[in-house]
Amino acid sequence: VSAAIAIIKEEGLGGLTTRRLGQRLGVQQMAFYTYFRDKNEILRAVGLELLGRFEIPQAAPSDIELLRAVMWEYFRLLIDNPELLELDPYIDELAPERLRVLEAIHGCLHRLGIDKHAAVGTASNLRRLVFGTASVYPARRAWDDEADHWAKIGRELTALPPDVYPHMHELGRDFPAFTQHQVFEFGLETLLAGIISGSTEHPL
Amino acid sequence: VSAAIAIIKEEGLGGLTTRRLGQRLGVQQMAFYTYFRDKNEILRAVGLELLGRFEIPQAAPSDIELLRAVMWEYFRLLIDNPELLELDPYIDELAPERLRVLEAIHGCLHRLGIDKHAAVGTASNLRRLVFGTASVYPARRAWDDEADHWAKIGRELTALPPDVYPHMHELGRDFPAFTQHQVFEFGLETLLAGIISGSTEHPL
DNA sequence: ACCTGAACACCGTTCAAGT
DNA sequence: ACCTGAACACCGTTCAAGT
Repeated sequence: VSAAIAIIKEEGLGGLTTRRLGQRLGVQQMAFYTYFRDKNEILRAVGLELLGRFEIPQAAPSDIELLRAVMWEYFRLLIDNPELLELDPYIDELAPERLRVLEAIHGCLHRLGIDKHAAVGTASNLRRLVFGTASVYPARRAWDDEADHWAKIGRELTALPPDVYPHMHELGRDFPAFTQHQVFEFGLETLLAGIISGSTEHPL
Repeated sequence: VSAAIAIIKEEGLGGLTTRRLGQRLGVQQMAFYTYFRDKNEILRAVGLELLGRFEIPQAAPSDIELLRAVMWEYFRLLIDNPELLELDPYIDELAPERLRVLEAIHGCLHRLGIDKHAAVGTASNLRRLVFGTASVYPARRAWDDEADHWAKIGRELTALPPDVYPHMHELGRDFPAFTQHQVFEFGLETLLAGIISGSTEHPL
């Protein structure tokens, strides 16, 4: 599994093949079929290992700050291990590696006085926001690295025909810069604020 | 492209191969290389076609309801065409098929009096929530279909050892049922409520 | 049990050859 | 230009054979 992870880190998930893995371990590709039924089982084992590395924050000044810290760690885990996005479906819903995280999240929500209905809804959407953010992150990585990327996007938007895209054209002027962390912070804080304000079914 | 989509609908994205596509069109696989540089260009064309099918709602009683309708349509598009999740990265950031959607969203936000900074943050996170929800949806599909699925999950949670997972164990009793649409509604409304309440940087 | 070697049915892509 | 056929370098997996 650690050899598989090493390959994934070097060449991505697509670079992980049984032949490549055997080559790394000085063995023929067929040797793995003694330990894993098929390649999917290898992928599941890798997914479990990566999710198991989630270091759940144990203490914080308040439950809302603890919940915030947990979600930031989840975000970081998926950014650092983007393969986990694709491997997550292989992981059982009740696997300990997953339950640990859910236990921490629902612990915070319970102590915050959130009822079960709102807790399930909130936990589900916090996860979806993290997954959605992580899934678009690879394409946005450059936005953080290149200092003038946002200015460039702004110029491209301003260059759009104002009669077809009036709002996108206008948006390009003084296009507000965001790091990907700031975007996530914006969404996370909005969802967390929804908890506190006591929204359940229809916040509006 | 329509033949490619037909194959994807029948057998998923993995079933789309140049040989399979050629077979369907009565032609050899190499024929495509006259029109597309490689398979990625076929995938991009498919992605553009699917995103282009986004029927953007044009009218609603209010701008917030129009925005809500647009996001629901986006959600539906991704649920009905889960391939789009994987194809989206192939689509250019400034492709007309994408700009149409952004123009509609930012139009609503502008008319709602949201400043540019909050508008970009909100639009980004609405998209991330839709993508995150759609990406976990395939694994959750059964939850909507099987009437007793939530009860079963509840029983499995209650069966967990209370000393290890106290909150998950407790959560299993009277486990609140959600359809996937209700989960999305919960998250969408929380983000929309964040707009109205005027949260920008730190809603908390 | 653990590992190998050959083979099979697939891929995307290159290349030379046709019309 | 448009399309073909053969070939290449890859896949995951099966199967029979070894220790």
